[in-house]
Amino acid sequence: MRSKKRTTIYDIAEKLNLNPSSVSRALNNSSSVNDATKKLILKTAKELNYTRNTLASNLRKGHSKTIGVVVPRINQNFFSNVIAGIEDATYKQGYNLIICQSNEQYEKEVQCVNTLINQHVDCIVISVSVETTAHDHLQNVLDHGIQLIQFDRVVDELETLKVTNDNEQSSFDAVSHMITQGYKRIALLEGPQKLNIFRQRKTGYLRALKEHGIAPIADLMIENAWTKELSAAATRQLLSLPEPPDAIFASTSDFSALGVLEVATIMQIKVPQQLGICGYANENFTEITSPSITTIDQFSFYMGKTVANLYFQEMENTDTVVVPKVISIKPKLITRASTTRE
Amino acid sequence: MRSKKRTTIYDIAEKLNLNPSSVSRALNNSSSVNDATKKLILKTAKELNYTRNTLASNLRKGHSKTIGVVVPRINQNFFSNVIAGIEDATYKQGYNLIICQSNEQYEKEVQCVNTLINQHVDCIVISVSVETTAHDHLQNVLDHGIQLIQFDRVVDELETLKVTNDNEQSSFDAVSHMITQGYKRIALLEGPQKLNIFRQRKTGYLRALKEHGIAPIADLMIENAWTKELSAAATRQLLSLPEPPDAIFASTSDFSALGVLEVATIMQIKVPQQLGICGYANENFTEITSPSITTIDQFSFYMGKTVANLYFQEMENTDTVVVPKVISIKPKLITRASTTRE
DNA sequence: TTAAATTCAACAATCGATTGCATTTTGTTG
DNA sequence: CAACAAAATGCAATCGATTGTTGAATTTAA
Repeated sequence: MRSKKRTTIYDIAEKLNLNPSSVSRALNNSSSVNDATKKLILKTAKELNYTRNTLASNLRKGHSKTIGVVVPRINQNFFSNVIAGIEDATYKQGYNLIICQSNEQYEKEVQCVNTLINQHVDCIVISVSVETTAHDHLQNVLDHGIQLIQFDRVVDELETLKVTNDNEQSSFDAVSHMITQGYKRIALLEGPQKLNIFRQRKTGYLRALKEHGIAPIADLMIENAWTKELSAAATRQLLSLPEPPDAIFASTSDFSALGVLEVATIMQIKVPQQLGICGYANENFTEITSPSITTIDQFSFYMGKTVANLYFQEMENTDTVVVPKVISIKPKLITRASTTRE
Repeated sequence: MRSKKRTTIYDIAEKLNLNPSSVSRALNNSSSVNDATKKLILKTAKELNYTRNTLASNLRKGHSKTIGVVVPRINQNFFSNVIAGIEDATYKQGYNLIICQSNEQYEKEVQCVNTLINQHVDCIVISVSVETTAHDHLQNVLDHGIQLIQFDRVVDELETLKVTNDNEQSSFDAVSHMITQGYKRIALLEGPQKLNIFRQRKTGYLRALKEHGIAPIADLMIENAWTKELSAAATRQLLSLPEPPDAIFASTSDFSALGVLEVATIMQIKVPQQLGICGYANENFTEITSPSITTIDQFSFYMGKTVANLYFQEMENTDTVVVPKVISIKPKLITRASTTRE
């Protein structure tokens, strides 16, 4: 299918024997064009089925009214909620969203970012991939004078606007809660420690143990258990220990927690009596497993809105100096059956 | 933060004492520019941190290499998977995606579509909202010579490219399966009949009953039970009937099926012995409820890829005549514990 | 009635990249 | 070394909308 020629302001101008500039002004509701002509132009525009060519307009105006978003995976609950939140806020301001997914690959992330730079987006919002350690590509965004906002998984070294969860605190809360419930040997399933969020969660875990006078045990901390399968394997390993844990904090995700639960069920270990389980992210299934799983809500939709609003707020700020601003959202522990023993 | 001036081909041309056209050609790897100069230009471009202004380029070229996607909700499993699929396929072709959500509202859907038309996207991919009955806004897309692809929830009257699920067949399969399992009084939870997908699912249900010589009973078909809550209410109503159903097909979604399961659990009705339950969409939680829920997989990611590839294929087609093409994907029944009685 | 002030529309440059055509440079051949 | 072909570069128009400036027409004030 070949697209037909679209009507432009020149077409309208020609038809009405006017200058394109007047048409443009009328369309932008400028006060320096006569009301009668304005009405006529608007009417003709409608007749000719005119729509503004945003490409041309943006080129002239020097901005694109577009925000680029890079996430590891679009179809992951947390991220799709954040995106929904961003969309909700930006839409009202007439902004568009270009969405890319890095698929957790550094190479693709770099490509995505570069494409967005080419597109001359006004702002790039990113949550980095697991593989990302270098950050030249992000520096590059800054070098192009494009606003950069990091969220959730952020590169600490880079001074940009950031919206994060207070992972350490929520992790601390979760572990403290488990201790209060009488669990004594709490294991930790860790995510890749490259990512700051997983480091923070570990810190929170350790702090909680320390504050309750419990010595951390190396054998109870398993690295890189960040998928359901890896967690299931880790759980088997943990439960076959001479002194197995009486609780497992799957700090990486609810999917991990699910893996733990499944193994426990198979091994006929009673949850929460013999084993407490806590996940992370408040996926909707955590409510309906049996037993339901204690987890942590990250307020993802709200997080998206916060990101967008941070941008708009920063926009209005005419100062040339960018003050790196970090907004930390405190996640909420949701206690459910999997850690509740009376 | 104010964005600094970005380097353009003019900057490069000036620095090298060349004409911008040569720079452009070099950057596009044209064969009509000397290899030495080309190398020099590329080197300088890198030095000056140049990136092409896609706005200008697209304006000149007359297309945007952008596809607009409008879905009811981004953060719904099915849709976010479709989007992921589209992204996966379009990315490889250097296309960008602009994502909008209609929030199931007709008004917002119209707005979204108009914004995308303004943006001069090359193609609009849409799954309409529940509220959508009129389709002037979609006709408008066509009138602007923009490719339009509908998926899943499509407006039948409009002759466009379409990628759909064979809802009738999958529904037929599901109900047939339940009949085979010995269920005799199968209730149907319907979605809003405005939407063709829900009408098709009802047709499939009726056809299955008919082919097995079962007369449909009006009391067992509940309209508009398309959320978890509405389905729970409908289930209570159904189960308090003098002759209650022995199975419920929640044709709208797995969330509906979940509502059914919860009510059954509360009422201490045994699933699948006393009541069979079948959902729709293969949400990840259906696997882990107890009992696990029989459902229908829609191959959402694959559907997204199909949509994108359909566009690219159509692109190459130079014919001016658009043959309305419909690709129907056959969903797959996934039988689980909730309908399996030996 | 005339000078001053408004109002409204036209003109032309601009945003940055692309591209058909013209011109210059380089290379080849007799 | 002239003559011509080929290669490389320059020129200028174009995509469509925006906007500062200029000038004509109209209105208001004096």
